[in-house]
Amino acid sequence: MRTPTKNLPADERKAVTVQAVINLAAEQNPNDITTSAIAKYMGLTQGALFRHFISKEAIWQSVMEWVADCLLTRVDNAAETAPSPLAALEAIFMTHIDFVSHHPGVPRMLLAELQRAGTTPAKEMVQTLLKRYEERLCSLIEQGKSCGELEPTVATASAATLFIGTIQGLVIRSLLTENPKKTQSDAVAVFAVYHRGVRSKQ
Amino acid sequence: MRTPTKNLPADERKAVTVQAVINLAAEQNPNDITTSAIAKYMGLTQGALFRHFISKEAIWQSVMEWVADCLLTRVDNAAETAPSPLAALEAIFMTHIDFVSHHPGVPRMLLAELQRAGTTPAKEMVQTLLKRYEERLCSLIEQGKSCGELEPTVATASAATLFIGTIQGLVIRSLLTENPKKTQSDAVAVFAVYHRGVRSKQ
DNA sequence: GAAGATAGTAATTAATTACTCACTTATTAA
DNA sequence: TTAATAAGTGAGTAATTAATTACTATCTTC
Repeated sequence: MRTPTKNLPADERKAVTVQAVINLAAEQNPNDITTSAIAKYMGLTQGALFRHFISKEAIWQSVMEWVADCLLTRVDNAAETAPSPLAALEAIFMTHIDFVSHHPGVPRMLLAELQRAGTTPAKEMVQTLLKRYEERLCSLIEQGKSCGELEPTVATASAATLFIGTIQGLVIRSLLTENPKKTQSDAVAVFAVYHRGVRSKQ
Repeated sequence: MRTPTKNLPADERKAVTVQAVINLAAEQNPNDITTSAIAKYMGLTQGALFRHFISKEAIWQSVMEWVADCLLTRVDNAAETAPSPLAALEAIFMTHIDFVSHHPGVPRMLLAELQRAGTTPAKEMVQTLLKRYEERLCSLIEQGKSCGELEPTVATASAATLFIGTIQGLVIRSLLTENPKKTQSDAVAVFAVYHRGVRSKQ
């Protein structure tokens, strides 16, 4: 539909497919995205998809790989350019919100995947993503404690959980409002409260 | 399966059905719960369900009504018995975590419903629930500010969003770990950080 | 420009699913 | 006891969906 280009090389077709799924997920329940819908969105027949992916599950796995790569790269970039651990946390927070604001389908895909029973390759990918994300957060929080920016009595793991939860809360809210601008201004105010919760007393 | 009782009066059959769905949702993707699975769980044939519910959507709506009633009642009870606004917030937090720990299917149903495209009766029910929940929180936060327990410069709406987000974060985490005990001990520590974020300086 | 490889088509298939309905069984009230 | 109402059965249906496959079109490279 959106990209009428045909006869794409396999790599590009895979990449286009991943984006198609994410775009579709922005507007409908990820569980209801059919292979026909994906193909139609790309201007292909349904069968063509299975030239590039062995199964629907394989498509989902590719989507999650893209999300994990993309998000962790952004997180690392944001952390690197920040002048202090606390500034890094804020930068990560904002870049995360920015990312999901521009790709509303992403959190929807993640949530849908986490709801799956048992373990799928895609779900394992999400779990790995969350684990790595948390590791980075914990590391920054420890650094912040060391340099006196963060309150040392605050439990590191809890602060990390709250950080992620704070984002989740904003995401869930955006599932309802579907207003990216509003979500981003909310984000600033909500992070301020989180900030108060973890910073050292001065 | 679990409740072999047959020929239940309509009201009871409806109530049992709602619980069946919530129990099933604890162990599988709510989107994948079929009417056959529900009937099998209750020891009925699939067709029997449609004696009591006009459609599957009507079942989901009933589930959400039960959840909304149950949760808001608990929230109100928790708030009433607490000696102060801040204590009320903590009591609500804990009763909420307790509730979803005992009914792991509930947050899964809620999340699944929020992901739906467009508006369904069940989704509207969830939105109403969240709105009412938030109203109660905002009211308590304002009261807390008035009595000097909470920091007056903290934005009320943001504090409420963070409160709900904090719970969401714990819930998402429990989707992965599936360990109710762990979730509840996490909850105490995470609330402590939230607490620091909103309380007045003393 | 021909040959081989790659990408896409279109029709089909088997499985699943929500829902229907004619009929049977159980419960209740007169 | 009997009649009427309510609850449940079980076989069926139409629609949807992921995956398969024989065939065709397009691109690349020697």
